[in-house]
Amino acid sequence: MLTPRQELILSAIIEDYVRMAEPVGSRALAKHDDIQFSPATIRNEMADLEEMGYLTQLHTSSGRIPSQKGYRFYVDNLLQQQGGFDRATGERLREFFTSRIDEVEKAVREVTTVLSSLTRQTAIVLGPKMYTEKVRKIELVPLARGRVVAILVTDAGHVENCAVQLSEDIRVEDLESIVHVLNDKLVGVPISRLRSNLYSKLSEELAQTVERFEDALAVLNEVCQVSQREEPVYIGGASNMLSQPEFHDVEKAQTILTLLEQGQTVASLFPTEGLGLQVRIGAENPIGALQDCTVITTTYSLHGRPVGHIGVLGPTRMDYNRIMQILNYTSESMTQMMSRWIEGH
Amino acid sequence: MLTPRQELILSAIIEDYVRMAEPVGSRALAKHDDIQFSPATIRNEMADLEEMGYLTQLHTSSGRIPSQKGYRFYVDNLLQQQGGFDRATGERLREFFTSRIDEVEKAVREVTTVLSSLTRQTAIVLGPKMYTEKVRKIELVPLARGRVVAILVTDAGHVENCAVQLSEDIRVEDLESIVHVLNDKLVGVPISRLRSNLYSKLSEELAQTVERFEDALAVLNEVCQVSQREEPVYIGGASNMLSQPEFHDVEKAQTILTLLEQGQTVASLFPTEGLGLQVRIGAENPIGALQDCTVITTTYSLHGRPVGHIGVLGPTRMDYNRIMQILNYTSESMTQMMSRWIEGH
DNA sequence: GTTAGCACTCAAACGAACCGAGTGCTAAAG
DNA sequence: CTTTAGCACTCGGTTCGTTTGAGTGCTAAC
Repeated sequence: MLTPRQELILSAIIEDYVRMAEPVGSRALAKHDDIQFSPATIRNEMADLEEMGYLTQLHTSSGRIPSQKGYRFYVDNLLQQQGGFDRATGERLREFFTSRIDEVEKAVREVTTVLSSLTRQTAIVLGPKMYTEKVRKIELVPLARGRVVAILVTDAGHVENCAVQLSEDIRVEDLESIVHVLNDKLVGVPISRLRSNLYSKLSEELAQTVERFEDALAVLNEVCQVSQREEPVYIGGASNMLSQPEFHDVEKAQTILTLLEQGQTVASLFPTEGLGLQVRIGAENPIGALQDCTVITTTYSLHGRPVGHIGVLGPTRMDYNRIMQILNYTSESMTQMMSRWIEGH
Repeated sequence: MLTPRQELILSAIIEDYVRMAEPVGSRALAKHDDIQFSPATIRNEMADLEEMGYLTQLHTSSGRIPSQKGYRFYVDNLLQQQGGFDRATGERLREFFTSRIDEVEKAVREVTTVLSSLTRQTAIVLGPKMYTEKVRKIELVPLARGRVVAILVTDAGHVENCAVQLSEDIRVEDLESIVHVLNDKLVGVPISRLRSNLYSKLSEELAQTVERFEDALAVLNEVCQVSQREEPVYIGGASNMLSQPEFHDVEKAQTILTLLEQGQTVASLFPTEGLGLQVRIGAENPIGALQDCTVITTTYSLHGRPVGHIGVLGPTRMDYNRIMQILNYTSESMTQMMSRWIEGH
């Protein structure tokens, strides 16, 4: 639909604008190396591009800035994954992923720092969900007066725990028998099936076989609850927002920072389906407050299935190419890392 | 050193300034209910107070604002813990602490939300440290190829875990014997003594008695490491900063928000000794960037010993009385809560 | 010791003038 | 038919002087 020259100009405008954060005019564009036309020609093309909706003007005598549609076209058609990121960036990423991190949770937590400092935007990571993992072991540790800690370990080495209040007069042997039965029935079962049908079936069975069945039920109940915990949300570099000129308006900045404090809301930024890179520009986001923001997301996987999300949030004026590359690399590295630690069953 | 009238005026100025966030002049003060003097008199007193360093002026023809010294005097001498906080605040706090929260960690995490929304400032909580707790149980769960999850449970129901890499050919029986020995030696030992002398002593002993002593050492090592983990830092309502007029300057706001993203730095805000309420005004803070901020902190305890910190961070212009009361109440409630869950051995 | 009166100060708000980056249009050149 | 040079026009941002008003310090009277 666009002539090659128009595409060239649109590209140049976006790249300039991303760098300088200011409306770009025809003269500035004409100075670009790969643009050989006079300002007047460029003005004509820009007028056309604006008419088609790819550019906008803040006021009659200002330069043009890309519209949401402009960014979309750019991301979809003009971004031919040119080259990798710069040397230093690659260095930093490689260093992080080859450093001696030995735990999934730690890696997931710290990757936000790397991502946000590399992109100078806000990085968001949704911790791996246990959904596809299987029960490896259930443990009960008595504390005092019927107070017990229930611990659930998955085959991926994930540990969750919670407190359970049982009958005050419960004995150690009772606990042992409960643990025994639960492990017997549940080891190897995928977390995803813990709640649904299995729960009701198993609770019936317990009622018939186990002596202290009320307590056993309580434990089973808590274990199931704990296994359904929503995955943790990690956010890094939220303060980077403030260095973006678009958020020099404190009101806007506050709206977004407040939003980032609600884990629930943040989690909803990630698409529920589809894997691989996804870019949501401005109003494409599910959340109204993010009209002027872009969220780029991708997933990381275990055993071929996506188990977590990583993303970068920033103003629509962001370096799409670079950030997408960084996210791609990070996604792959995390996937590798996971599979290295959590080897097949 | 100050006449009663000067104290009255200083109090009034601070309270006005805290409410309105604008320099207060003599005429505005004269309208106060409990001030019966004419503006001229007040001007004279204000000039004296300024000379003594309790007030400052932004420019010759502006009203006065309290200096750091002024706030300090106010907090030390003029704040006679008048009445409790307002009804709604008490309501909210009571509701939170009587709600069915059943885990220390959850309570600690969520109290930041309540605190920050009540104070409209940034709330910081340092999770309970395990320092005084005792080892209740150590557990090893094998995953695959020598990869093992080590789990440490304390008598307070605290669970920490980490991954350990052992010899690939290790057998389940080896693990069992390691667990057995470790539990034998370590159950009942206070976390605080795990690292120091005990560690070296025990490692010698292990070397002599256990078969797979290298692996046993690895486990012991990790367990000790994990027990020394710095307590978690929870922050709530950092975005509240931005609604304070003193942080309408984006630069300042960013400095502080960036600072809040470094857990290490945040932890250093809390005094290492002394318990009970502590107020640090402006430059009294250890961190230079907090020149214009006040940090009010207190502790919460278990078995009479402080195990964690709670605090509120905001501009020096804050409602000292109210926030101190809220922190006091919160501190007491958390202490009660802890002792209710974690009953004496 | 307290207060009324008054001259003085100074930040903030207002507005006119100016500047300049940038546009759209027209007409000439290729 | 496309490209470009020229030119009038637009409009946000800056500068600079003026005005306004809240607030002070000082002095003299109560």
